[in-house]
Amino acid sequence: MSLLKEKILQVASDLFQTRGINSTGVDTIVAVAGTTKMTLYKHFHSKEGLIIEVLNEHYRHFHAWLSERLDRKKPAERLQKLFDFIEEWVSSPDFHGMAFLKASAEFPDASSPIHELSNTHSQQFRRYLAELAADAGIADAEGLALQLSLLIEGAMQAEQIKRGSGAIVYAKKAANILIKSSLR
Amino acid sequence: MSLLKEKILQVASDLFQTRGINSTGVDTIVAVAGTTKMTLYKHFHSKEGLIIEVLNEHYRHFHAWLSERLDRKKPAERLQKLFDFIEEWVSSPDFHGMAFLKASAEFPDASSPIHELSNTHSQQFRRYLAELAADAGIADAEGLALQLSLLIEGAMQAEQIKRGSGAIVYAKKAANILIKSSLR
DNA sequence: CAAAATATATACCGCACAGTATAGTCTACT
DNA sequence: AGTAGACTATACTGTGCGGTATATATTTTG
Repeated sequence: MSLLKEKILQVASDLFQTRGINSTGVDTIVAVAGTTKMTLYKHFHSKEGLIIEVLNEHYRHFHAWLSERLDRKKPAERLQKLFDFIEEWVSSPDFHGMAFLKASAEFPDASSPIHELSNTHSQQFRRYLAELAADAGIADAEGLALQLSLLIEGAMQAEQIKRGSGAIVYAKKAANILIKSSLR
Repeated sequence: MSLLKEKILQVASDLFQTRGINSTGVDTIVAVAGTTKMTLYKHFHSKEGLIIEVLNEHYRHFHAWLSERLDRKKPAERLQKLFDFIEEWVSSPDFHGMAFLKASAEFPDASSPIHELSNTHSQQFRRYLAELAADAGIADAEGLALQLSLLIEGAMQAEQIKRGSGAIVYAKKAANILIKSSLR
């Protein structure tokens, strides 16, 4: 991947997170990235295409970051450690909300490619949680995964509305109760 | 309140929910409402002022709808019935996500008046849940309220990304476990 | 009836938007 | 040396945006 393309992706990701997607024009993106619109449109066929690549990159990065850490734990412990890493993720000063959650709010039309991609990422995350739950020996892995995803996405939303809300700590406590309840 | 002002508020609320706030122009609003921009700007000093009134109206309506139903129940039962009404609320065909959650995604800057209002509504909702929990005799009412708010807001988000996701059913089950665990 | 408030119609301003056209520059490889 | 590919500079198109100016019509109220 071209250096400039990576730079554009990274700048666009930053601006989308801090100013919103619809509120960020391509002129701003190329100005901050130190390039021109001609170059941007050689790498991306449209702004929508750029948004989709940014969202994919964001989710890929999140999933790689998380699974890399959890893979080092024993399968039975992964569900327990999950919320520690989520807490670490949302506590980063660079955290400005989960990209696919915010994108679905900015593109509410269900037939929009961007909204569809949000749904895809949401399902991928849930499926990953279900794998973790299954590895931990949970019978209703899908059910618990859905409940944990509600807690995590709710906490991410809360932290996006107000930094330092402390929502993750309570989400973790709730998750532990739900996990314990699923085990017996 | 003027009939036309109410009409503008209702039309703007609809369009904001279905197309997004930033993607909805004032020209569209007045065209659908069957009036003109001059009239709109007599009732609202700016688009931002209109957005704020729409958000306030939306939260006011939600809270009135919910508390009206819960007030008819005995205090000790209210927490149990809460998720039944939330389920009814999000299952309405008119449901397109919780307004203050989506607004915070479209206006990510924490110093934006709209983002601040989102935070206010989020706190108001949490405080209301804490009252319900206290009425039900929960010791750590604030803690449980925060956890329940994560489940509810997570489920609303899930239902906004994909209608008919069934997230609320699982949120309800999780809530019952958390409530039971808080009581003992 | 007269005055005052309220709503309309229409045209306009300046700006930002996504996207394109044209022409020129730089670098790298053969 | 020469050519191809990547990048830049700049100007442009057309559309939609938030918001205003002006002037007229309709309704309400004293």
